[in-house]
This record gives sequence, structure tokens and C-alpha cells, in this order.
Amino acid sequence: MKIATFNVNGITSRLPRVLEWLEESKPDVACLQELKTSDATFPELAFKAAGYGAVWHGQKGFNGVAVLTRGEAPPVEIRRGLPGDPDDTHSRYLEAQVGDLVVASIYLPNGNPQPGPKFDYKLAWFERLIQHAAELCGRNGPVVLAGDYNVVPTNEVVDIYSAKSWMHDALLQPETRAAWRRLLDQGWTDSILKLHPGEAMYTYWDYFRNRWERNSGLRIDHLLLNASAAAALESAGIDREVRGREKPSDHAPAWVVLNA
DNA sequence: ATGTCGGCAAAATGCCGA
Repeated sequence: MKIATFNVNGITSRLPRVLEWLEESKPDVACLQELKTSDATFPELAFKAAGYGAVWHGQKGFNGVAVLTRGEAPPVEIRRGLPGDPDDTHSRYLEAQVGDLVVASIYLPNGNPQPGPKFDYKLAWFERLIQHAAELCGRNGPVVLAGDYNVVPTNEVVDIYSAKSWMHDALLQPETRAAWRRLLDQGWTDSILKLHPGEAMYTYWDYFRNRWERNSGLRIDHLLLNASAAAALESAGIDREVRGREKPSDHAPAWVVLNA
């Protein structure tokens, strides 16, 4: 079973790229982020025609997450939004059941500029994720937390081409990394890192400054596996070529294959 | 501070979020 995550940066303008990628990569489950469209305008029928059922949590203009599944059975929604803050209006978390698998599509706040209220919101949202993830981690069956975490875990080459111009960015701050570490320490496996240590496994290249052409990338899209899913991990990768196409997202899809 | 996008409010650009 192939499970992928893709920050599409606007599903309305990105739809041709996303459909093309689904056709090529054929994930069984696809978690999308940054739909930037409302629930009413999500392109459900286009995905259905491509062979994918969907659940989605949209928002006009920004944010928005979805889970797609290939074939007959659509995903079954478990929850939308994280517990812990009834005043949080952002569409950033969608959890679904796909057969025996529990999967979450996550769009963690960017947090820039830092310091400031947006960074505070990022850290607070992260705490709510950590709280909720603790229950999921101990589940007997497989769980995959997939999405754009807006975290560059380390300054190593696997995570970033160079930290120099990103030192003050919210994605690299010690508080951000400490939260990431606490999440992983619950028992999650960072699947891309596990199978590709030491390689440059970037998933995001800024539109600015020819960052794609220079391969000046960051690893910020992650697929975390609980023990049951980690025991089934067969392979993992990045569909880099998607970033090099016409009118691309600034992210490339990342994926894992679990046996059975 | 800069650069490039997507989407919005509004009717062309200027703003926000990234």
C-alpha cells in the first residue's frame, strides 16, 4: 500500500498537476495540504473521475487538507481539526480510516514571522498535535501522520541545502525542533529519514531565487509511522520531478510503501 | 530587505500568506 503526501499550494490552479501525478504515481492514499479553497469548491468530481474518493476540510483562500483513496471505498472521516482549542478556525487537520489504516493529513502552521503571534500559534498548534498523537501512536493497527510539518528537523544535508539564510526562519527554530523531537519520541518513525539517511531528501523549494534550479531545498513534508506501520515499511521516496514541471507547487510529493 | 507564487477583494493592482 502506497501512502503519499503533497502540499499542492492551491488545488484550483494545481489540479492538472495533481491529476497527472496521481495517474503516474498511483498512491493508494494521498494526503493533500494547502487546498486554498472552500468545502463547496473542492473538485470532488475531478478526483472521482480519476478513480479517487475523497474527504476534505476546506477553507476559502488558505489552508485546507484532504485525504484521497484509490478505488471503490472512499476514506471514512474520523475527525476534522485537533482537539484542545474550539476557537481555532484553521483547516489544518483531517483524520480518516482506510481499511485497517488510520491516516492524518496535516498542515502545521508556518509560524513566520518569528517571533510573534504566528510563531506562538505554530507552537500551540504543535502542542495540540503532540497531545492527540500520543493516543494514535499506541494504536495496535497502522497509523500514518502525513503532511507539511513546516519543520526542518536538523541542519544536516538530508534536511536542508544550507541553513545559513534560514537561521531566523520559524522552520528551523530550537522551539520548533524541540516540539518535533518530542513528537517523534512518542515512538513515531520518520520514514524518509529511516530509509534514506545521509541523502538530500528535500520536499520543498522556494519559488524565490531559483531555489529549484540550484536544488536549494528543505525537507519539511514528513510521513510518521507508529510501530505497527513502521514494521510494514518497505520503501519511501520523493517524487522530485513533479517540482520541475510547468506551474508546479513549491512542494514535491513524498510517499511510503507499506506491505499489505 | 529582497525575490515568486496563489488567491482574495475588487475592477487594476495591492494585500495576505507562504
